[in-house]
Amino acid sequence: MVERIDDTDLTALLKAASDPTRRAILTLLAQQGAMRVTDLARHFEVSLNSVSKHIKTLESAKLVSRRTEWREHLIELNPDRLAHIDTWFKDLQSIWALRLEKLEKLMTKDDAHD
Amino acid sequence: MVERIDDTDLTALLKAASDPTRRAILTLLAQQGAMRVTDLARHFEVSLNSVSKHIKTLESAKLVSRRTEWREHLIELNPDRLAHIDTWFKDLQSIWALRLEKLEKLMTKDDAHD
DNA sequence: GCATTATTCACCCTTATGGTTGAACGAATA
DNA sequence: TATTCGTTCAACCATAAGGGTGAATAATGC
Repeated sequence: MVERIDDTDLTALLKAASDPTRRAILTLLAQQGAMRVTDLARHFEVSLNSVSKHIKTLESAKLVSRRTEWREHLIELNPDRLAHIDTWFKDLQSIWALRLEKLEKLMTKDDAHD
Repeated sequence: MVERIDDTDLTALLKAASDPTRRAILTLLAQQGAMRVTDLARHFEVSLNSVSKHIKTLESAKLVSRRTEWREHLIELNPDRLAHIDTWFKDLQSIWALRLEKLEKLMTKDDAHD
């Protein structure tokens, strides 16, 4: 069986990022900094409740964090968390590169029987 | 409304990458190069059919491609497609960086009324 | 033609997901 | 205290998603 490590975190991260509305929220937060739920919701056609749910998803993936000031919930981006996605991507790329390297070595000695 | 460009492609890409089994398939392909559906399925506990479905998802996200030789379907990774995810991530990061830059400028002239 | 191999297709089931509406709650304010 | 504001909670609905089994298809080998 393939190494099914602790990738539940990465799964949550990618799942959260896979919804267009949620990505738009992340973009808004990146552009404007911390925003209230209501202000975020104003930018979308979906209901406030729907946006609230999306924020909860982003929150449990730790892509955003919430700072409750008085009755206002300030949502802000956790830019460092995005790097985790990048790490996965880079790991996969290096695995790929490594294989190509090995393959090349085999080619040079013309011993390439699979 | 936020710029909801043509991100259906990115959505498919991230959705495809958000499943652990599919990510494991991608890792296997990166490690071993092109593999048959059956050989891929051997690495997982889920049924062959389930793996076949996952491959179809990866295929429609263009993360893998299929080369049918005789009755065998060789699945291989499309490493360039992974770069799209990285592009999204980098874009978001630069938006973030840009905002911080602007913010810093504002701070220097102490004119920061939101 | 029949069996075998490799893979998909067609269903079915269960759970997750994204959306809605309406009630509830907590805090400020009149 | 009643009202308004900001937000979540609780149902509910429709659809998608992941998983399974069994039949179908396609190609090879006897």
